[in-house]
Amino acid sequence: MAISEAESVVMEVLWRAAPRSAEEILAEVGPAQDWQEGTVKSLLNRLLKKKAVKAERDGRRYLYTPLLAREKYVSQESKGLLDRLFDGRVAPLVAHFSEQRKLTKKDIAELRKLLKELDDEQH
Amino acid sequence: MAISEAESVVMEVLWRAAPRSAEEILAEVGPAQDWQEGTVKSLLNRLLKKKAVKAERDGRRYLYTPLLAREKYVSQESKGLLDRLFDGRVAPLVAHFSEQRKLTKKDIAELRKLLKELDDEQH
DNA sequence: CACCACCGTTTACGTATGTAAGCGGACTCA
DNA sequence: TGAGTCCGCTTACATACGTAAACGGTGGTG
Repeated sequence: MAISEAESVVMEVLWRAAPRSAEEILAEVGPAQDWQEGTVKSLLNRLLKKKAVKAERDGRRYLYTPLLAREKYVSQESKGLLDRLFDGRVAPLVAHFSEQRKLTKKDIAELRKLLKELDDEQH
Repeated sequence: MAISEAESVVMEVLWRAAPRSAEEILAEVGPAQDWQEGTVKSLLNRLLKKKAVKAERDGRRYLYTPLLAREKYVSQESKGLLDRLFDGRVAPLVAHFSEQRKLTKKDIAELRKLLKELDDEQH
């Protein structure tokens, strides 16, 4: 089953640092999301069911650790978008942003560098 | 409200050609999705409520036309993904695909061309 | 004019999601 | 040892979504 939007917020916290307790997660995410404790706990339980995180006992509480790697999640999501909207290819997506004038100087510089590296690798 | 996955399939049909009747939409999408007629009708009604399409009478039936431009939808979806996963910037996304070896020759060639064009524009 | 076919609208229903309150067991402190 | 506290687990509830059946009006046909 897919990781939902709200669940992914919890995952992001765990990807930044793990293991973490529910309380720590709430502390990090609560202010921005305005969530109650019960909300975080529910999300953690759903993530457990989905095997996206594991829990290990630490005294009276649990510490949660991601089982799903961020890298993998990012790949799935990105591929999904690309397939749905850009015929599965990267260039049209970049072209789209370019047309929308959404490429920053920094983006352009980094893309140049990236292509150069790919070029160097070639030989 | 957001356009759902199933709804976007109907939108894609209408973006390819519009206006179209429910029947025509079903004909184009039914085989691939294995949907019944009622399903397409529900999706169209939800899209109407969301103001993503409009309907105009054509004799005893309606013809549906997108109100939401594909360009705009694509922008929203892409920006959403970028913001959620790549800190809102394009280069890291491309880098991700590069690391995953998901850039095709064609992608690379097109990216090169794109950058060159941006460069030319500059002067 | 009565009936059927066609097409949109209404209703349905199970699951997912966002958001959380309530329950119950274990640990602690008086 | 009885009461309070902390924490996970269970339950709740409204909305969204996927999927579709049932209903109802309108125009054509015999």
